[in-house]
Amino acid sequence: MELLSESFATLLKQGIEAARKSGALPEFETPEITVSKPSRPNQGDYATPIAMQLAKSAKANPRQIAQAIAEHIPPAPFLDKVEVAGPGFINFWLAPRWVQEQVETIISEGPDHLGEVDIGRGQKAQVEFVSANPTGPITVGRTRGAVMGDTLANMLEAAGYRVEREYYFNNAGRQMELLGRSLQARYLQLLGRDALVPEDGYHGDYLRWIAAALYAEHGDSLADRDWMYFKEKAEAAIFANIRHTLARLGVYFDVYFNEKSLYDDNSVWEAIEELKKRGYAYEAEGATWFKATEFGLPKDRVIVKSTGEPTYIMPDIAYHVNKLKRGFDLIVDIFGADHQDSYPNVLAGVRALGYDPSPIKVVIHQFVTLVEGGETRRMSTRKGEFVTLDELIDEVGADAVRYFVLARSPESHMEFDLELARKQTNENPVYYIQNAHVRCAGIFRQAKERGVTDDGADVHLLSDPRELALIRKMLELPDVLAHSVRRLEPHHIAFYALDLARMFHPTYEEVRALHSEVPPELQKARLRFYRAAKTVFARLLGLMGMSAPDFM
RNA sequence: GCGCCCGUAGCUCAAUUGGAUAGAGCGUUUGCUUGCGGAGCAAAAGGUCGGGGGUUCGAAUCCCUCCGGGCGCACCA
Repeated sequence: MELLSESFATLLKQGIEAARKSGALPEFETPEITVSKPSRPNQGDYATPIAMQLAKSAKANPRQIAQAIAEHIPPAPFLDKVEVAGPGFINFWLAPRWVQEQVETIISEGPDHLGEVDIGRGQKAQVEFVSANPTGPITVGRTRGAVMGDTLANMLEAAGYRVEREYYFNNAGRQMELLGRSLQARYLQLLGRDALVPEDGYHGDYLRWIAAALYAEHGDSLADRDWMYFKEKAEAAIFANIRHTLARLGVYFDVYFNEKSLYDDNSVWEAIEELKKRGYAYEAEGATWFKATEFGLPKDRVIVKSTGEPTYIMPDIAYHVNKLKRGFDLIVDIFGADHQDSYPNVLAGVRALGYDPSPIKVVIHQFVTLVEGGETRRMSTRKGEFVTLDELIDEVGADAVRYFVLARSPESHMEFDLELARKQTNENPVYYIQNAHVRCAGIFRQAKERGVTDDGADVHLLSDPRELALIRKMLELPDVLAHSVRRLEPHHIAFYALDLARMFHPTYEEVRALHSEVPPELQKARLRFYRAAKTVFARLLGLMGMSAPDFM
């Protein structure tokens, strides 16, 4: 498919150049040309405000500039007409014949590759997300990062990047010791011993299950094992659980990166030494500090505690240097709002070490609130409340979890409506979109029974305005992908899919393919059209990591 | 107190990052349809874009200020 906004931008560049050569326009600096979809149908299929932006530097009135450009736009197969409107907008209309023919393009690209755009040009990209330490089951708080990260990775792949999905974790340190001691206590309790879970340890039921499993397998033979043993057992069981939960959402990783390896290969200490050598670290109050203020940040940070241990920020810096050294052209970090203050320090640290942090892009998302029947459900550990992602999936299903979380811009403080997510009606956008795919599949089941096929269909027979409008909407897919990838905002595709479904269902109701009054040739053409629609819905659902059912 | 994010229709949210008359769904109201490709179709009402000021051809979007909410502000990760 064609990236239409870019095709129009190219046309405009050529138009401006031609207008200059002919003397219709003076010389001036050309800004970046933006082409967008106007909100009203009488304003064309695509439009640009470029003439207004040029008005100052070209020292002319925007309508005259627009007129001059419009007259010099070269012809193109997809272009029907050009018009100057309003204060100086240039509006474009797509050629109907070309639009009809795109049905074939869509079908030939197929549901796995449709709409691919080559923005990445084969560059290496990494998306790091979830990255929860193995101290307990994944909570709903991580849902957003999991879905956003995975979908963004899908979209980057569609945009021509070679993508790696990475999970960063730490299985060392005080929290993990507490975890080990907590499990040890649960195990000893099963033996009837008088053991207590540490006050600041982990009190969740999941450690009881793990302890019970250990007891079932080993009886009381582990009574003399130390906390390290239990830590390893807890970690293994919890990680298995986390992977299982994420797999239910269709989320998988290529690399699990252990923070500990940054100590093993000494890169944390090397980074600290390097900061000192470069004059960005100093000793004070018994600790070592990083001069974050030199990089415009509000205050300096401790990087080595008075106990001699590095703080968490140091391995984070070393980790990002490690990522840069691995040669990624684009490094995406997906963080929750609780990290919004720490990442600038990490980026400053990377810069202080002499690396260019510009490939690193940080996406911060706000938190999710679960809402049921107008009431907020608190995410406490109290019995009967949702806390884990597993429970949320049990409750509403993986597709609904993915769609609901995806259908919000990252910066919104989203509310997850459990009641709506459970509904199996068109009120629920998940079913509304999937139902579009189901209905397309249904048409082909029906066609098969009647012995009708779309072989040799002539798409030029498609003339219903609703059909043509829907095809034009389908043609936006590459632009939606490009826009989402450039801004690292996966939510646009969720809204696009819903918009498309809203156009689809009325068309499906009104524009019948297999009705007895529809001439056979037109039946073929319409079947072809519905095949294209099915392809687009399958592609969108696939990018969002959702299933594309044939039945519901 | 300081920093980051948010505030758009009754509710949940968009708005291609400074463009044309701010858009959807749900809910409400009104018709149609409910004999066949399950959960349908059409229309209407609903807005001081939190308040105020500024920047310019043009602001929901940028700047200042006030109000309200979220998250952070550790020698915890």
